[in-house]
Amino acid sequence: MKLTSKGRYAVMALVDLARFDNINPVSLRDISLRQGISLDYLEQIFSKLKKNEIVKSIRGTQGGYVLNKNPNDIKLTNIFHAVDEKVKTVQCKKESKRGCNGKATKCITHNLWDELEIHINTFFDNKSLEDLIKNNKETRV
Amino acid sequence: MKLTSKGRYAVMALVDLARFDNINPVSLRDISLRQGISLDYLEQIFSKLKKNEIVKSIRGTQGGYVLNKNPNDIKLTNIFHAVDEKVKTVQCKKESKRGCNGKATKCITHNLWDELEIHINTFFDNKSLEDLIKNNKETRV
DNA sequence: TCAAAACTTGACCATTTTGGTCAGGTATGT
DNA sequence: ACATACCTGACCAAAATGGTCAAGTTTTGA
Repeated sequence: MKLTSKGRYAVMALVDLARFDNINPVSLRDISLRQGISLDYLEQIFSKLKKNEIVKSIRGTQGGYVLNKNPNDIKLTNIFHAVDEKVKTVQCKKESKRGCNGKATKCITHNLWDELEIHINTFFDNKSLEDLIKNNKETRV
Repeated sequence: MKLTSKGRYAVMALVDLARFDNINPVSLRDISLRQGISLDYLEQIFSKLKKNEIVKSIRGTQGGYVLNKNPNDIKLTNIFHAVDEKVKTVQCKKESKRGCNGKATKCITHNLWDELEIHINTFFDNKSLEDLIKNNKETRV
């Protein structure tokens, strides 16, 4: 059970972005240098963030990326969803409340995995980019 | 972020085992049939569960596996730990509170990942095999 | 006693996912 | 026109996943 680096990088990059956002567009090159993430890889990630309307792009010299929403309205859920970082505990479909592994009954631990998924997603739903920026400012000293 | 089938199977098998345990040792063959898990794979899993003293083995005809502890003392944490299903959110070492990616400072989202790990592990620490058996009995009707 | 049931061990392997790189673009400000 | 920065998609190596296969050893019941 681990977080992929795509999800982790996306959050790191957005926190970085949010800190400089209000002045100018932030170029991926800068984020790449500051966070130590490959520029090529960042481009893949931001392409998805853009499709999901989390950021806007500004082309040309002095261009870069800008947040497309209030940091308070960007939850971890949104970010992870954008880069296909999803929480998966079961293979059996949720909808089919019966018949998990081709069997007639629900698998005996089905409820458990559902609970777990909800538990994790709750965390993601409640945490916003705003929270992270605040927290970061405090810790920076 | 997903649960591996090794962890899932381990829990499923143990719940199954716990339900028949008090009468006789339960053979992997039976569990395999009931839960639809490959016998060979189950053997790998139970070998680890045994090393971690979660189950005991009884060889020979009519042999099988038996719980080695009270179901209430077997937490999900123990099971997952036994089969190497660990929660991993960061690569940077926890101990090195500074210098995450070869940088001088902690990575800006370090605290977040720590929080997340704790959040998930809390769930695992609190859930025991006993809870799952109860839950299962209730749902069976 | 001997065969069958069941545990034991470890090598092996195909497929998928991960975590990127590389090579080209295209748009735009100066 | 040129540098900067976004944009797109192909490609790839390595690791993890989810097993299978083979060859035992131990114990019991007939």
